[in-house]
Amino acid sequence: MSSIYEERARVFKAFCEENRLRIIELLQEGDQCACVLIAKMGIKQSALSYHMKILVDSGVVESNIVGKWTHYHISEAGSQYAQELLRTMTQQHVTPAAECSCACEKPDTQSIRNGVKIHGNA
Amino acid sequence: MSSIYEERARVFKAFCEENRLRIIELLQEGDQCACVLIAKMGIKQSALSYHMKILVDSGVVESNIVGKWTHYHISEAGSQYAQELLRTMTQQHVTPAAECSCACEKPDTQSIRNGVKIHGNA
DNA sequence: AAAACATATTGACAAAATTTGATATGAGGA
DNA sequence: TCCTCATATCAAATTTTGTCAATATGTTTT
Repeated sequence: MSSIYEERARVFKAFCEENRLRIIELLQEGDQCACVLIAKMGIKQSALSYHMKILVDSGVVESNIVGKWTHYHISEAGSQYAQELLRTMTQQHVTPAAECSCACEKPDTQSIRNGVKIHGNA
Repeated sequence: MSSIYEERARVFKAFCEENRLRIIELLQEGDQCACVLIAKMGIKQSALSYHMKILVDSGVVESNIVGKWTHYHISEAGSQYAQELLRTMTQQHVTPAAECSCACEKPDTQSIRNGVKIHGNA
């Protein structure tokens, strides 16, 4: 059993490593087979295989085996799922930006607010 | 100097670790100060500080210091930037899905195409 | 100024991710 | 069937991340 956080992390693991970002960029040009990706990336065959597994597990890339070759391409559905997930994960659940109602403020709310805006960078 | 891939990876590092996903979820409820996050997360102070640094570096979270407290909130601009980045990164640069024009197909294209669809899962 | 407090930083360690070389698997061609 | 080729998997080495305890920094309170 995997937590919801584990599942979400799996999606974004695709985008948090440089080699995988380069692979995704290559796939933007269309379907590519493993042998071409190895050549373009300049990495070992087993390393590519490792990264492709992570990419496919994320849902962002799909593979299809044609004879002895494996072809990879960006999954339209997987990409849109990731985009939607990112949107909902960063969406505020409250109006603009509620102030922190934390305990640390309670002891002496006065001094904290003394002419100092809670939000904003100044 | 950091590569474009390094910069992009930095953004999505925010979303590829479970603790950070939980922190982001907590921030969806609005501004939170570090002391509250420590309590809710059940992690050590230095661990929280470590994760918050990564989150702030990603641009997805902003911090503001109010006296001795540090407050964190989701950055509207940072989130939208991440969403936009994700969208452009997964966008096909070619019509639907071009077939691989790789060298490995060239030797004997015939046999590969023999009644087998290149794309599609069957 | 001294004490108390919140957070950041550091160094040591543990755990997870990545790379590499070797080998296994599975498919096509001889 | 045997050989060759493409990719996957494995085990070991290496690198990167994440955690913890201790300490530093900077702020408020007294």
